[in-house]
Amino acid sequence: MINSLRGMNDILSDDYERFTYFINTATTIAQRYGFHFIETPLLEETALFKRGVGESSDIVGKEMYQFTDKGDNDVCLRPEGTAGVVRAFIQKKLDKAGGTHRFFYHGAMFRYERPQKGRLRQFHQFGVESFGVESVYEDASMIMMVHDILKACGIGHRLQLNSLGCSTCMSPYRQKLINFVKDVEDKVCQDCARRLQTNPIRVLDCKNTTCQSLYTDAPKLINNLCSECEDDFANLKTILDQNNIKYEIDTNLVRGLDYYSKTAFEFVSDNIGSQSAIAGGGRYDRLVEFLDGKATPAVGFAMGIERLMELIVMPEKTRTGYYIGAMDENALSLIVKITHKKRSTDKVSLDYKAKNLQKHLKAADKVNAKFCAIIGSNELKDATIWVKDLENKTESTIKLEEF
RNA sequence: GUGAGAUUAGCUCAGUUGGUUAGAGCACUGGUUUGUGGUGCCGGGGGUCGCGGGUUCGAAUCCCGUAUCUCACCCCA
Repeated sequence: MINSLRGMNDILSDDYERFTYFINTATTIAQRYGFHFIETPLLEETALFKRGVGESSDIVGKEMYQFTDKGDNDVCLRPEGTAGVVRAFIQKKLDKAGGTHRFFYHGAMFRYERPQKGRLRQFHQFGVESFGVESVYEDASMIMMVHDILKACGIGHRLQLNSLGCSTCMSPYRQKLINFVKDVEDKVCQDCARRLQTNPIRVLDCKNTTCQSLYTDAPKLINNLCSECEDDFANLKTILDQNNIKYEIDTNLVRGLDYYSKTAFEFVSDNIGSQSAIAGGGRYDRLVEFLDGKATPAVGFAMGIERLMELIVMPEKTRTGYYIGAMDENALSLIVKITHKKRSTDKVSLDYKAKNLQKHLKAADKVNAKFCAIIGSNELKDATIWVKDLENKTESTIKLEEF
């Protein structure tokens, strides 16, 4: 027997219902915010992610499905969605066109990780990207959208917020931090020693408890923002307060993708185990330029659909459509014909065998039909059909042409 | 990538110190109450016990390997 590859799941039945329910809900809300759907390829040039997401990130550094195709191109399955959307944005010359462009997408992402609950090798994200808006109101609007989507799905959560600063405040801060960590360099973990060379900011994110205690007094980026970033962050908090969106400031929140600047946020759930991040995003004003486009401010987020599926509160199922059956073999060809006609407007389940009424009612109940319509020998004689409303328990026999 | 624990019917799980034809509930399916369901009664099908080796007269049970899942680390959605 051939099984699916490790960390790659099939989505069907109840899971599929949850999956599509989430996508439909999120799509509706994204459209209300003025976003348009974009589909980008699953396969892209490796350079896109190396340059876009950053080689120092784990995602690009060690988790990509990378290979050489038959045309000798260095390609990989996308590990995240933003880089591809930005590539498309630049390729369609929307950076030069100016104005604002807002997109949402959903689809499979691939990361070669060790699977566990809430962590798959092929997983699905729903994400949005907004280009051309510098205002922090757009950042707030992103957070509100995530908030709305989670609320619509009945998902409880906590919002963690930080500001990563811009290039103006970042480089002096980076130096400050490096100096601080250098003083304790011999005590930090191996990862941190490496991070000091590659991406010093990430040491703040270290889960090692000794490292954390060493960094208690480390300079915080949030206290070293330039005046513009400081104002933006203050404004963001005010906007969220005014809209009753609760948040926690997490000064150690550093997004795993290198392209983020200024606003960074993460929505977490306490109910799905250690893989607790259900949505994450922030501003990435420099990415378009990194990928050879015209400098364009941008902000976005992504949500992990599989993780959300565990938390979604599905609406109660209601009875819909018809179940049609025959109690007389001579009525079989007739019910096939009626079913075909009825299916132009309604969902219809059909039983191909003649059975007694009890069997049909049971079957109709099982497929959750609202109406059970039956033709037996009596109905066949009079050209009528017996219809029972399974919800209200009312029944009547009507003429076939009125059905 | 590191550590630990699981894997028996479609699902959830029993299986007693290794010992005859491996069980239950639910699900599926058939009959029945002679045309009224979601909550009757009686029956039936379905498992080479994850896979591959080994120990043994004999392995679901003990040992080794392997795959997958789960949990934690790590990382992140």
